[in-house]
Amino acid sequence: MGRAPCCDKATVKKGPWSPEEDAMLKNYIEEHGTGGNWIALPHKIGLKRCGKSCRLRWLNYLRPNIKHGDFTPEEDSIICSLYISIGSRWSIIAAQLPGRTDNDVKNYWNTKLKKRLLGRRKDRDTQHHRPSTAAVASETATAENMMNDGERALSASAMERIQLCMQLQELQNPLSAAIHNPMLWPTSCRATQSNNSFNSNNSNVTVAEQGQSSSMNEHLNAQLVESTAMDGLASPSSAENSNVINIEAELQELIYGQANQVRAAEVIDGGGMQQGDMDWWSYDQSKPVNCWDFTPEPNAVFQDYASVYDI
DNA sequence: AACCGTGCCAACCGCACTCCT
DNA sequence: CAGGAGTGCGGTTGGCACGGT
Repeated sequence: MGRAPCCDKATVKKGPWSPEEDAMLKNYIEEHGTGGNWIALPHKIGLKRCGKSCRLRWLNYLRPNIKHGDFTPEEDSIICSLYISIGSRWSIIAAQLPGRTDNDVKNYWNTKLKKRLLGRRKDRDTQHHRPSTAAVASETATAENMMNDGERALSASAMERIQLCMQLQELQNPLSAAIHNPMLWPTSCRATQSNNSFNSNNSNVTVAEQGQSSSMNEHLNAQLVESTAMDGLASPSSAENSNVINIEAELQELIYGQANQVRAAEVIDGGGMQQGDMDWWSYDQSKPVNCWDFTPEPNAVFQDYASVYDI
């Protein structure tokens, strides 16, 4: 037995909003507010619209300070970074982009960013230009045996590795794994965390939660090692670091067309943070644009995210 | 000029969650 | 505690615009 519909679908109007409807809704909300009840709102105004439709129209279009139009490179970076960290939680991602709505971000990802990613991957594969690391080469060689020419190697692509990471996150804990596991953060955040200690800045994180996250990290990393080993990747001894770092480097190349394997190799070999860690999403290596730097606090993004979920 | 394919985005749908009684 | 009502969210769809043939 399904739940009752929120409104009478036979009487409500659907489809695009007219300027008159927009004006009625905007004027009423600006004057009276939503009243905490979207279902009743259209009846009060005299709109033949579903309450949910009114809410959506207000949030996505009529609300003040809504920003439409092209996304900036900084916004691109934030979207990509957060997508890697937390997946398709568009409302959370949009919350980090002032004036942007979840619908906007979602559409932008689906129509532009994702294609840019896959497009570059395809272009690069067509040119037989492959990452130089042995791990990725080994991985793609395995995958290519199973793929046709057009879609080849996608199972081994950064996209799917991201998916793997996210699936593992969700297995463990859909929210806190991404927050507490620095392995899943952009390197710039890991650098920030190492300096500022994300957990220590967040008084809401309990000792029990920290302990949980620690064991969770071990379990998650173990699964990463196991999964990468099954997938024919590099040896487990380096998988924990190199896997994530390679994803980052590959994504940068995929999105912006700038290979960064040298830096990844340096980090792997050196085993520590390098200067390049701070700009893995930047457009121009000579003019780094760190996606986390434009916020007043470098880790404010995750603090905001944590606060939303009362972590 | 007409048709077709593609991209884009606003809006819808339905599920899951929260709140309230 | 249970159940209903309202809300939030992410996935999907419909339709318009535009470019190519």
